[in-house]
Amino acid sequence: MNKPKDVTIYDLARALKMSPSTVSRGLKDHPEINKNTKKKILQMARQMEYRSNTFASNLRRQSTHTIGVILHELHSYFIISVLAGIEKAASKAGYNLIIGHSSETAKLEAANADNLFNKRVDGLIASLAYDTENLSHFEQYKKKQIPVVFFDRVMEDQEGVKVIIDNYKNGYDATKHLIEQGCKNIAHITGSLKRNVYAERLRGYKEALENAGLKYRESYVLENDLTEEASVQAAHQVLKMKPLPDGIFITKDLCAAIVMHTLKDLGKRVPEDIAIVGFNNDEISRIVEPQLTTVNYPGITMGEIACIHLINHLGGISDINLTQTIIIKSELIIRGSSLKKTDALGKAL
Amino acid sequence: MNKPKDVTIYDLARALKMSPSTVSRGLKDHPEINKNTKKKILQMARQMEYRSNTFASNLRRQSTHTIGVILHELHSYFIISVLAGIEKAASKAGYNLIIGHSSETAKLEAANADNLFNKRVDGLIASLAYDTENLSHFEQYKKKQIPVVFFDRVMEDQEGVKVIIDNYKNGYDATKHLIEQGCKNIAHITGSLKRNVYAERLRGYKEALENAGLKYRESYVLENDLTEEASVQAAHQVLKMKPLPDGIFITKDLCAAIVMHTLKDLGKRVPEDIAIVGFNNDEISRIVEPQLTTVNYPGITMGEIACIHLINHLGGISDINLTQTIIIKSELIIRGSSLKKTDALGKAL
DNA sequence: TTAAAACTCGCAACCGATTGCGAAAATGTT
DNA sequence: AACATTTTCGCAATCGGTTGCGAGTTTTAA
Repeated sequence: MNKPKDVTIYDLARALKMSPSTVSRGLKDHPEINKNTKKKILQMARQMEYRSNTFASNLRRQSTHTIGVILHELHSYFIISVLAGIEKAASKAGYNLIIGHSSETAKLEAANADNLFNKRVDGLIASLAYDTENLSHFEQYKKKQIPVVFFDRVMEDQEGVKVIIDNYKNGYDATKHLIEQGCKNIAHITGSLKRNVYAERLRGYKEALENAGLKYRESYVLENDLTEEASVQAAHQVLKMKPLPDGIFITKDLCAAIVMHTLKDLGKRVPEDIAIVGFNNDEISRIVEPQLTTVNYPGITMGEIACIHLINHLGGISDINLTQTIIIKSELIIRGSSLKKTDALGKAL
Repeated sequence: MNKPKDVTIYDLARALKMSPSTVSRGLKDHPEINKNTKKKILQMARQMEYRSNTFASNLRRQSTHTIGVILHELHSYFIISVLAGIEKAASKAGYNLIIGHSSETAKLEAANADNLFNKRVDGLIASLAYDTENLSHFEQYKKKQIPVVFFDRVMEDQEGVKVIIDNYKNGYDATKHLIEQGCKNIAHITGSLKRNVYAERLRGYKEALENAGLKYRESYVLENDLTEEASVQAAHQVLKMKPLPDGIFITKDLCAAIVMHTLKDLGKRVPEDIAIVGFNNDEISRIVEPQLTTVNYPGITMGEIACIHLINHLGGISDINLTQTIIIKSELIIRGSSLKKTDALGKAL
């Protein structure tokens, strides 16, 4: 209960017979302090097991050197990669992170936004939840001029920096690939079309169909929440579609894996009867049989770039209002689940 | 750049013509303040958009009301569930969380421990990394009497509270189940035997074999880092074992899924030729074909219990030195990957 | 040798909330 | 009406670093 008291710069100052200000400057490598004095200070600090009190420092500096991160979920490989990228850039610049996740609900997202705001983060990096419809919980940040960078799940019409992939192009490419494999009736399973990522992919899907002279059917598009249950159900719905699809573009690997699994259970062959393309290049895409054709997101890069931009702005290097949207490269990875035309090699690259 | 200045209790005091101390007490429902005054204070606080400055408060109170969490990874369903449990218990008690993850390396684990220590967390919840060999980075906590609770990956011989599952029993049950399915040559693929969880499961595996009169062969036990690459390699190694195993107990679902996949690629049937039991009940166990028999860990419960114990101790309710080890219930879930003896139903429960 | 420039370092005032103690005000008791 | 209690609230010190400014010291230039 009676915790040993902490060593402060005053203790160091007393031990060194110097003033606290000199100690403070010495500890942070201030240019106005003599190298020898610095050395003495650092040594004594080590010896006395000094640790800086962040609160006193934050209080005085009115800045926390901390970046808040709000993620829409934690189960995806992609998101964890983004997080890794953010961490990399943040720790390199000496920033700390506080992570919150919304479990895909707008309510928790708002709670996290409030919480991080009260913790006085210097900036925020966020990806929107599944059902977020307005950004009012981010208003307080704007008011206090705390920069916010959105990534992946963004609101198109909102101002501020956004780091995204070209979802339109990916949707287009995925669909085009299926068409090239000979598919004539391509279904599409996707998440909430209120989210930019899904809406854009749908647009790509449509356009690819049209460009190939194929009819776009609304009944071929299933919008659900991409959970395990919804995926099983979606597979059953696909089988009821007329004409029966010979290809499906699904915007999440987990969902694609489950659909594929369910279709196989119900007697369909993948890719022979129905070809499948997923999205995200999650671990699971490499484990299912056949392996999933999917779209690879460079999560780490995305996280790094988002974080670096934020930090640059905090440091006054770049104005966050100038660069509006940053698009990260992404690509289609072709694997067995979509390859109807197996050539001599038997397998795709 | 010129951020609007924050409202402080001094501003409130001036506006209300009261003293800052009264405002401070009023805001936190101190009993010595008149109800009417409290009402006025709260109303003015809302009106002026006051938000408490955590740093000033922490600095003064010498306590952060924050719990640090160190996780060994973030990719597993189990870990995310534990985190959810911790969050639930923490937010209920008004505690905040700071999360760090070690990516399974002792080095990052130590860095996180230092970082959280410097952030002055009131307590710590941790699960050890793959290669952590000593707990010296937690020494500082003990010195300052900051309570630490370990879960899942713990060090058996260390003092302090530990929340774990009965790994011995699970290893025993998994192996016994394979034996009951008629397996005579059961291999075992597992992680670092320095980690309690893997060592205990191995002990269970051994004992189950012995109790069934089966020989324990060291050559049947593969110890690796359970990554994707190691898993593929392990599958090949299994096929070289003599006599060829007819069952494998694998301590991680992802690894089990990959091994199964690889074995099937190489012409083996699962479970007919080789039955497989995994561990963790990760999402993937339900998606692969056949579905994986696995051990279910109640992650949420584990997180909640760990957190509640820590908070109780912080509140002085329970002494953390009394209750040493808490064992959470876990269970074997039988699915297709191990069912050699399919009965009339064709499928297991 | 002397003046100017460059280094070093200390003083003291913050940052914003908390809290022990004492005083004033309100209420209760004979 | 005079005094004892209880309520209610303010004073002022405190938590531990940070930083503008000025003073003292040393080095460089003339």
